[in-house]
Parts: sequence; structure tokens; C-alpha cells
Amino acid sequence: MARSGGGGLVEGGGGGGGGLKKGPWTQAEDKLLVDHVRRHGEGNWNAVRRETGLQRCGKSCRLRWANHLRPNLRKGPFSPEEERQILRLHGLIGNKWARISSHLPGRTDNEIKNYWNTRLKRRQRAGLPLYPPDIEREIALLRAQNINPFADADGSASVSLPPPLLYDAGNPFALPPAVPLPPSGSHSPLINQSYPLLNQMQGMQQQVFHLAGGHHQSPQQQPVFHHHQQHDGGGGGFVSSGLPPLPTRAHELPSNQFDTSSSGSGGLLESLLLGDDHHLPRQHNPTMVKVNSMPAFTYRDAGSRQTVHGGAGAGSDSDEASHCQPGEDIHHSAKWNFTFEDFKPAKRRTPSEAGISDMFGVAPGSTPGEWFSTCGGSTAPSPGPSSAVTDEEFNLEMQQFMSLLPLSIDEHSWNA
DNA sequence: AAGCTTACCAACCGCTAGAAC
DNA sequence: TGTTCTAGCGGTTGGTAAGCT
Repeated sequence: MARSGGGGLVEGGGGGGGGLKKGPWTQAEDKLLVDHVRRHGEGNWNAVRRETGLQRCGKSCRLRWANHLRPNLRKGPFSPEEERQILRLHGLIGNKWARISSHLPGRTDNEIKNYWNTRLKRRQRAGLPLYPPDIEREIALLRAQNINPFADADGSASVSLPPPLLYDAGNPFALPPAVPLPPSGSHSPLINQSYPLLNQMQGMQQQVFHLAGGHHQSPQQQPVFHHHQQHDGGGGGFVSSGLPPLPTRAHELPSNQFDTSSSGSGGLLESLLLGDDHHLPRQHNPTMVKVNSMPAFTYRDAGSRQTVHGGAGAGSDSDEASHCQPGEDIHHSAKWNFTFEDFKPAKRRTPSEAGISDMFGVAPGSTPGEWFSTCGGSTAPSPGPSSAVTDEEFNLEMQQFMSLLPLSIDEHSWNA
């Protein structure tokens, strides 16, 4: 691929180029593009060239804007929590980078893709599993039931589910107000009628328990996948560390071209895999099985050997943890040594980054903020997707499901 | 210090889906 | 209904800085 070394490369025609410049963007080009978007809003990218004289194709403009010039971008290294979310979502939906990025505000699909590819390469070379055990368990549960979390039971249409769960811009880990709990041990008829997914998950729970012996099992007896050998799942680049390939559905999940403003994006299970506590009650319910939305996790930076704690359940105690030695997994012959290795600060920034920041007065790494409104508010911040499902109802559903998930021994060893 | 390797990341390409005509 | 245009996605490439020998 021919690329300019900085002086700029001009595409000599061919695929409709017509003297279009390629290669790295200059600050002047960025400013032209930013000014254009300020005036006209996003979209109509091919008009940028006509109206600004910018010698870039619309495609390139869109990409530059999306990946670098948007003011609410979040730059810098991924936080442990972000990494965790990437793992969960990738484990669930594979290389759907745009989909994954929709759950990481301020992060671009390109960024996540680059991160994953780097990680993938590194771990494959090292012969290490890609996912932590608890995430593998979650994925295994879904696969055991062949659940498509984005489709109805008949697989024909999307389930109306709550919107994707976003960070609070000010406090990414803030919890929403607590919600009342349902009567213990009861499943609201409303839920069972209104939430086909919950019904699916209840069925899943039954099968899991059946596999485990028909009743709640000790962690040692719970079904998990046993081999964590590196292999390529072979399904569209989806690589699993040891799970069987996701069964192919007659209807493939839609690509990432879904309407994020509708209630259909982001499903309940997707939220679950995000380890999202936003829809879990904070009140203590003694009747519930002691399972956090996600287990606390502990990992070490391979370089610094510094232990980091995180996850929705960070800080939670785990009595069983002491039963396992750190790094030991009863279900696996090999010792776990799964670390977020090479978690390093960004080593460099693009030369134009300072300039970009100056354009908006926003420092890279700042939390996502509101974008300016343009052109009659076409790009004004959305008030957020609406859903026929209320938060309270969703809370109940989440709560019901989480109470059904058995706690795997993997988590104990992982947390240890 | 120089050369090599690795990791990171910006940007391009091909393809697809939906909208507009 | 068929064609064209536009936007967006995922895969890939290649430049560059950092680390290593």
C-alpha cells in the first residue's frame, strides 16, 4: 500500500480518486474538516471536498472525523474496566468492533480493533487463552443454549430490550439509584410474559443445572469448558481460547449496522456480559444467591507485577477463594497465568493531536462530553433511546437472571 | 551506537446495506 | 424494479517509536 511519508501522497486517479490526497492528515486538513462539520454537521461526507476544497475522499473524511476529530473521543490507554468489557463483548459477538465500541463511549471501533489484534497476536504467540475463566463461563452458558441474545425466540426479530448501557460521563462506574426488589423467590408474571429472553434464560438455567446434576452444585461440579487451548474457531475470524465454536445460526447476527438510537441495540445478555451493575439493585437481598453481576477480578501487570483490582464485584469477598491457590484452576490441567500483560501507557501521540485538542479546547483523555449542536440540532446530543421496557422492569429481569448464574470455581481461582 | 524486532496505530481497501432516484 | 450513491463496517497494510541485542 502506497502511503505518503508525510509530504502527502496524491492518488493518481484510478478508483475515482481524481487527485485525492492520501496518507496522514495535516492540521490544516483537520481544521477544514472540523470547520465543515461545525457548519453542516456530520454526514454528506462527499460534500466536504466540494465545499472545502479538501483533497480527500468522503470516506477518508468520515474516518478521520470518527476516529480522531470527534470532540468526545477518549484517548489514551484502555482502562482495566474497558479491557474487561472488550473481552466480554468480543467473547459474545466476535469481531463486531463497531458494536463493541458502542459500549465504550469515546472509543472507536478502530481503536478497539487495533487493541484486540495486538492482544490476539501476543497471546497466540504465547499460547495463552484469550479470555479470563469467568468470561469463558459466561460465554459457555450462552453457547450451551445457542442463545442469540439479539433475536426473538423464533429468531426472526429483535427483542425490544433496554438501550445500551453507557457510562456516566462524570463517573463511569457510578451506579444508578437503587430499585425495589421483587418478592423473593417469585417470578413476576409480568416479567415472564414480557421478557422472552428471561424465559430463555430460565430454560438455560435449568439445562445448566441439569448438566450439573439437577440442582445447585458446588463450584467444582459445575459444567465448564475444560480445555483452554488456542485454536481458531474458524467462524469469521472469531478466535476462542478453548470454547467450542459458536454454532452457526441460520440467520446471522446483523452486522453493526443497527440503530443505536432504538431500543433494539444492546441486549440483556450483552449487558450481562458487560458486567453491568447499572441494572442491579444495590439493596441486599438475603434470599438471592450470592453472585455479583460479575465477579471481582484481580490481575497482574506482567511488567510491573502490580496487582490491580477491578470489575463490578471488585472488593467483594470470596470465601471460596482461599480454597484455590492463585493461578490454579481445578478444571484445568494447566495453571492460569492470565494477565493483562503489557498494559502500558500510550507511548506516543500523533503530532496533530495537540492541534486537534486545541480546536475544541478538549484535552485528549478527557471524558466524553456533549457535542455542539449544528444545523437545527441534527447532531445535538440525543436524549437517549427510548424503550417500552422500563428500567425497573429491566432491573427485575437482570436480577432474576443473575440470581440463576452459578458461580464457577474458575472465578475463585481467577480472583485468588 | 547501530541494527533488528515488536507494538502501536493511522489510514486505506473491499465489501455490504440502505436510501434515493 | 433496477441502478446509483452514500455511509459504514471489518480486514489489512505500512509507518514510526520503543525496546532489545
